[in-house]
Amino acid sequence: MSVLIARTAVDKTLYSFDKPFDYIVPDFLKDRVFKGSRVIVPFGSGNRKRQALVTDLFEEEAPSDKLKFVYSAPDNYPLLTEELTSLSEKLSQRCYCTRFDTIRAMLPVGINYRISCVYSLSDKMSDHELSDEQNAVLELMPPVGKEIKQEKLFALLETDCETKPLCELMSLGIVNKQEKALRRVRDASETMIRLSEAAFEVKLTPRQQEVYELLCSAGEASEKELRYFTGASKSVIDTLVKKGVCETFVREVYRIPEHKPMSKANEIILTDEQQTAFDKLSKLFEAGKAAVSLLYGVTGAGKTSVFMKLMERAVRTDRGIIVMVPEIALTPQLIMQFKARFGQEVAIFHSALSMGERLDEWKRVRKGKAKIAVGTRSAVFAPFEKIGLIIMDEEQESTYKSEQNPRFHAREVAKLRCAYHGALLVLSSATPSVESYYAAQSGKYTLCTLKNRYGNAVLPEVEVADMNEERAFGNNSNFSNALITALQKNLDCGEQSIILINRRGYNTAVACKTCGEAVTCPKCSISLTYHADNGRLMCHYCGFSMKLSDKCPKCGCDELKFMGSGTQRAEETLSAILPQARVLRLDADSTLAKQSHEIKLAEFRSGKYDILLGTKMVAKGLDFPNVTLVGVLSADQAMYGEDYRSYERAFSLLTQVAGRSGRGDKPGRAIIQTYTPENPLIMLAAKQDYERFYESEIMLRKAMLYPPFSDICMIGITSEREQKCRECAFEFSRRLCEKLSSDYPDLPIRLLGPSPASLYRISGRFRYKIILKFRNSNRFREMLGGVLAECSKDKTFNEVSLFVDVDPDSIM
DNA sequence: AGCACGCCGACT
DNA sequence: GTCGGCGTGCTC
Repeated sequence: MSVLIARTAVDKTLYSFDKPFDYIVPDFLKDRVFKGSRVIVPFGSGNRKRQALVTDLFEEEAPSDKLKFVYSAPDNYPLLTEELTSLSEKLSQRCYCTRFDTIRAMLPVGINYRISCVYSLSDKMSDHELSDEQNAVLELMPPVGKEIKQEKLFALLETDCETKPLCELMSLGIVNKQEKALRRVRDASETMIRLSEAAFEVKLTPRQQEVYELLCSAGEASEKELRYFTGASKSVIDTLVKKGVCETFVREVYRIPEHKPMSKANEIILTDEQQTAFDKLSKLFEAGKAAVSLLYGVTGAGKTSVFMKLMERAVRTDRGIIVMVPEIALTPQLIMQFKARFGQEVAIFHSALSMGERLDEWKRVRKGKAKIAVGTRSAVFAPFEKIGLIIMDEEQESTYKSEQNPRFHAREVAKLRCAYHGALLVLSSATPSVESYYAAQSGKYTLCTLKNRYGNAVLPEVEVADMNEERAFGNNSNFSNALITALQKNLDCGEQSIILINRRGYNTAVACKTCGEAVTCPKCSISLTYHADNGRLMCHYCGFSMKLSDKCPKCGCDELKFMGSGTQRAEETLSAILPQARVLRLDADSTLAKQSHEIKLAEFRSGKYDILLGTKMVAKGLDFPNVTLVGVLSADQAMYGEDYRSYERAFSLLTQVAGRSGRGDKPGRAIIQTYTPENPLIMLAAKQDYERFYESEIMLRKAMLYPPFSDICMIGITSEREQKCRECAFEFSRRLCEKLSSDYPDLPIRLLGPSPASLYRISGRFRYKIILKFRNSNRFREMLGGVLAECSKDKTFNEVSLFVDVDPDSIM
């Protein structure tokens, strides 16, 4: 007698013991359990219930007597496709995380939480012989046509999951189960909950913990939803607010307008250059073989029109399309265009959607009701059965790299998916990553180039303002004379300007006038930033905050000075110089809710403001025809980061922000202020000369053996105990070298470190790093995975956490 | 991580 | 003689 075995990936395992776990599928679940299905299984000696995902299903004659039984299968369809199921395996090997970590990344957040289910009696008569237990369940059911909520039925059955007789009744079709429709009409505004900026360390009850975790993964949620998905009562949330763990705010209900009934989107007319690019891409698409293409075009060249047209071609097939954008909150116009053009075919993967809506959109894709998924990084996992085309807009953006648990790069995932489906991947950018451009140059990717701006627009004229000279002539403000004159002129003729402050945070550091010591965070090795909004000194890493006192905490002296220049400071200066200008300030870490950015930007577009002032978010993707001047207050900070991508990022930022200027009929200009005008990077950015920048950068990469000439990964070692952290970093490195020389002498590897992270301490944890340059291969992954598992098992590594970040966005 | 098993000291 | 400390080992 053979037995059906489900091989699963179990949730909440540790990396060191994550492996496939086999369970017997009981007969009553046989028609509900497939590859890709979610199941609930008993795990560990206490047989605690865990979620798991079935990665394999097979018959076995004589199974081991250790095997336990699958408890239940909560969904009536497999959540993941075959492709995604096997991708999760591959990805966990590449990201050095557990298999369920990658599976979780593929599922919408809401799916892990309570979904309101109802049961009802089927109206068709049944002539089945029923067991006593089954009849007992039927006794509890309401009459035909009425529903009973899951919680209520479970309470009556004195169970917390679907019992065997209930499952049997469902497979017989006598009882139906439905997920209650999530869509509800919502009020014009609603109470939202998010984590407090200053997260205190408070003991939480299990209920509170659940709410807390949901907030961690969802960012923010409406109170209704929070209760809906966690089952917590209002009082649980109230207590959390009281404890200072989270806070409430009011949000206007945001709705993506249903596909506008207004006139159909116009036909896309391509220029000759665009047409050539389109022809090339559509040929690749039609070939139906896995391919990557780099669509490289100057800012304002109309790359969007090209891939939009390509989508029109692709949507006529039966295969899905994925479009990724770096930051969806900044591209509402693009989303509208997609909706207008493709209507209900579009599903949006948007962090500002409610969890219910996100779940709905995900299901529309899963069930084949939408053929286009548009969204940020997570959209790369859109659960299509077949994929024909994946588009990544602004492919060099760092938002495509996940910085937490499955530390994947959406570009790499996209390549794997395209390889599986024989699909075309289009990477689009004005300043491609050096890796991608190299691949295009060497013929690995097909290169499509757009050299000219669309319509009458020409590239902006860029000037460099030498701030040393300004200082020498007695100008001590952050605005050069050239910039002030230009702003004034723009103001006079009713044109708009954008000013970029290339600086993290939006305020200033505080230091003591006597001892010169900057006020630092007690838990992190970083100076605190002054926020005028709440009069507090805050840490951007751990959320610590303290009231600004007038005494230096170190020496007690009572004179403190403010240093640096944040956006707020710049706004003050600006209104002093140009009092009549209407200035809109926009900060990346502004406390404003996401939606108000959109509203503010719409107001700017409509001419309600003259000047838009902000951090790097003002540089991205915005298209304002009336902007003819862009100023960069200080181009220097960004360039002198310590990792090998700093130059690339700085170049991209400067080019992008300059590209905001002169997108309409009027020509634009840009002024870049710097203390190092002789730096070649500044000159190349001023000329918008990507090719020459690339030439110099690629030589550097080659000489230093950085990507694309080598793969790179970072091993992070962190601990609250400084000594332990250091020791373990060296112990890890020792074991790595040992393993290499004994078992893997053939692997080409260069090891750098261990060395203290440049931010040595964050949230009370000390940090060390090891950098590896290597050639990625199965054998390498097996080696590193082995060392990682051994170390995390070992008790000398108690109180120490380890992680591996392949192709890190920045070196910590 | 949890949780059980197991082997030594302080208590009814 | 038993309750409970946390060291060690396993998770199908």
